[in-house]
Amino acid sequence: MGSPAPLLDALDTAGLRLTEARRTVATLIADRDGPFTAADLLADARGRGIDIGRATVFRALDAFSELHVVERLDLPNGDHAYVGCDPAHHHHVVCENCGRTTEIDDAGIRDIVRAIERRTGYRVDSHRLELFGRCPACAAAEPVS
Amino acid sequence: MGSPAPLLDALDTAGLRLTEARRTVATLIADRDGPFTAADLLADARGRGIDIGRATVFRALDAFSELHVVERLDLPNGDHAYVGCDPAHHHHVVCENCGRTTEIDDAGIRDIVRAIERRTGYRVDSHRLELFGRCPACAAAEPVS
DNA sequence: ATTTTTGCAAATCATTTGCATATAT
DNA sequence: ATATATGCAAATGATTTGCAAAAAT
Repeated sequence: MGSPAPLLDALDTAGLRLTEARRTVATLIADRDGPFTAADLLADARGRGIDIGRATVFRALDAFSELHVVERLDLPNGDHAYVGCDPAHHHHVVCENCGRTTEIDDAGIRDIVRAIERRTGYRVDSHRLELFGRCPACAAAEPVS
Repeated sequence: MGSPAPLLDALDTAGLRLTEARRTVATLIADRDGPFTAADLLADARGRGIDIGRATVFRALDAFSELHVVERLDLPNGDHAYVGCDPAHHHHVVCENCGRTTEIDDAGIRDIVRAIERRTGYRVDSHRLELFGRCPACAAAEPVS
């Protein structure tokens, strides 16, 4: 349902070629909602009768990741997944029940990172914050805690 | 150099058996400093002339992870690694140069998580924060940024 | 005694690679 | 034209599995 345009724009801006395969992957990603795996996209493609190479999907995912329009998540169970995302936002809350994903803004993390640098003496170049739980709908559906 | 005792205690407390293999893995972990992979431990073992099965190492690592005395990290390059850690602490700063690891306390993350819950409506059950950069020594060794 | 763990080797799974061909610029 | 990207099939590499034997309770 989403639009693949931001993904394609990112490619264009980066000087990468707008190939048919990449358009396809961008569309598949845009049509996804929660986190997905490379295998999911492959399956989606086949489901639509589109023929695309496995390696190509991985390569496209890599490209999009580097452009920060897709992020690679590590789920608590150890699985890897990707999510399409706004290049400015880098953190997500993932619903462990339905897979829904919501981007979160900096929310004060920047300050925390600074505090940690001060406290540990490390220079922090990058960080990764992932939150897992229940989205509002799923939380409501299972009253107890 | 570290002591395997906390690891073994955790097993004991959890009612898991204190086997020779698990003692070995605990010792190998205690003797490690930065993050390590399962393959590292295997190599360490062989280097000491200890014979232990690959699967056993993975199983021990799983057990320790579940007991929160070892944490599984996902490095920025996509690799997986483990680190021994205090069960109360769940975040690390990792030096991307020398591999050194430092545990960090809650540092206000709890508040941020709460703020995010309020803002998104999600109920957050768990989170993962990983920071990457340079430890003091490595940062000093490479003046530029 | 009984249950849990081990160790092996084979199986699985995701991801990557080499290379010739096709495509975007 | 020329550099880049694709697709395949094979290679890789980490992690898991089944199952009988071994060890811990």
